Amino acid sequence: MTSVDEPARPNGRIRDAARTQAEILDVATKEFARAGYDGARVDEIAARTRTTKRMIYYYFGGKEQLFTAVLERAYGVIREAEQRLDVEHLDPVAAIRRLAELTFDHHEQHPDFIRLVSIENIHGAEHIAASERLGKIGSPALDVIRRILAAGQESGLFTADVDAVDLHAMISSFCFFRVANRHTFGALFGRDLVAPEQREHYRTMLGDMVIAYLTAERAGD
Amino acid sequence: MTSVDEPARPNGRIRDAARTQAEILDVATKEFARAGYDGARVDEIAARTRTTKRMIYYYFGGKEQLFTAVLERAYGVIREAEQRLDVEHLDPVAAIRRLAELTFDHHEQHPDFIRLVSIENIHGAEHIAASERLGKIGSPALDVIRRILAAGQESGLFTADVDAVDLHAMISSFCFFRVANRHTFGALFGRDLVAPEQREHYRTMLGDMVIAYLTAERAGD
DNA sequence: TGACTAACGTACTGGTTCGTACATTAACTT
DNA sequence: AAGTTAATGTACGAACCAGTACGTTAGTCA
Repeated sequence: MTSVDEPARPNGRIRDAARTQAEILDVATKEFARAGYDGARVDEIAARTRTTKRMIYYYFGGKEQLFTAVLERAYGVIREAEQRLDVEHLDPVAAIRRLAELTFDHHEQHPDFIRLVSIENIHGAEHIAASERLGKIGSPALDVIRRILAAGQESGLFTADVDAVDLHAMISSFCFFRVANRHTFGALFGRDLVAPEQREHYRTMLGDMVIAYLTAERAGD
Repeated sequence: MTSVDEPARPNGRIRDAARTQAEILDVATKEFARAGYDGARVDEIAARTRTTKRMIYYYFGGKEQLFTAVLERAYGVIREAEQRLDVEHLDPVAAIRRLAELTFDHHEQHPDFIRLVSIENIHGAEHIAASERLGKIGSPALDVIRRILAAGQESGLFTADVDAVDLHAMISSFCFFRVANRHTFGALFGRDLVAPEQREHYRTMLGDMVIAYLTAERAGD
């Protein structure tokens, strides 16, 4: 999330457009993730930066565009992470398991991103739709999955036709739910899905689930 | 969701506390689900009822308590549905599959409930925590799962120790994600997870996934 | 039938919050 | 060194919105 904290130049009053914008985005990300779109306060964001509210409107235009910019950067981070994916040297089963684990780790490490996605869904993904950058962002992970799946099916390890997008949805579901719904789930079932001591358990469970699905004898085939 | 639409008494001006309260809850559910907690407008809720804002404060106390009441009723509905669960006459494999399908159906049929849960999670489940009714609501479905799991394990159909809460999380994850994140997922991957023509596909996929997980030979056992 | 109370309506307020008009200064260009 | 523009700060306004003070009517019961 390209955090901004240069060692504080001698006199903090130096002008630096890029730094100011990045700092606004950092703070805005936290504020939107904390309180949702309507709950977030532009004044609060401004107060937590070294600049003023005026700058938010100067650089981003308004609250709505600021939120869009926050989303664009957040999605950019995961796309970068997906581009660093390096699992194709493994055999298909190990590769998918590793991919699931990396997805699991990424979700756990970026709860703010999860919250932003939840918030964006509450608003019907209207900001993504309005964003040119996000419209055709594509997913590097999807290509990776596609290739592993093809290899696994060719070698006979994986049973029949499983779609890459569907598998991605399956893996993401569990990772997302675990982080996004941990509060209500914890309150209702008395179990903290993100408790550190349960981490390995759920990480393994996800891998087992996905591999079991991919390698099971399907009735209809 | 116990909708209120009595055949409109002769003169609509008749006093009926229960009806007024139910109507407020109906409208509030939609408004909160539409716009989130902070995005929801008390004036808007009032305008869409046959009563006034005064009544919302008269009966519920405030916006916060109204949202809590909305959650309480929404969770009550799913608890009722879970109590009507009737799958234990089936063999364990069929019972779990049926349970997954019913969960799938219920999520699809109650998108507003899904949105409310998302919203409540954004706010750290603070309303559930503050609610006496919701604190110890329990889940009838959990008991059902527990019994099916025990039967399946005893008969050797299911491999070793799978926890009921974990299985519930696994099933819910997929159902929840599909509905809750359909907007961002659709925008980013160009696939509508809730498109009617894909419904059977995903319903089957969920069942296959859960059964595959439960019946797979686990490496470590 | 009169009194009492639960149920309801109107009109308003005080604070909040997004957004902007106006003023200013740092840095770069020539 | 002067001019130009990008970058920044201050102060304010107008709309919005949760919540309430005050007044009224319907139904109930003695």
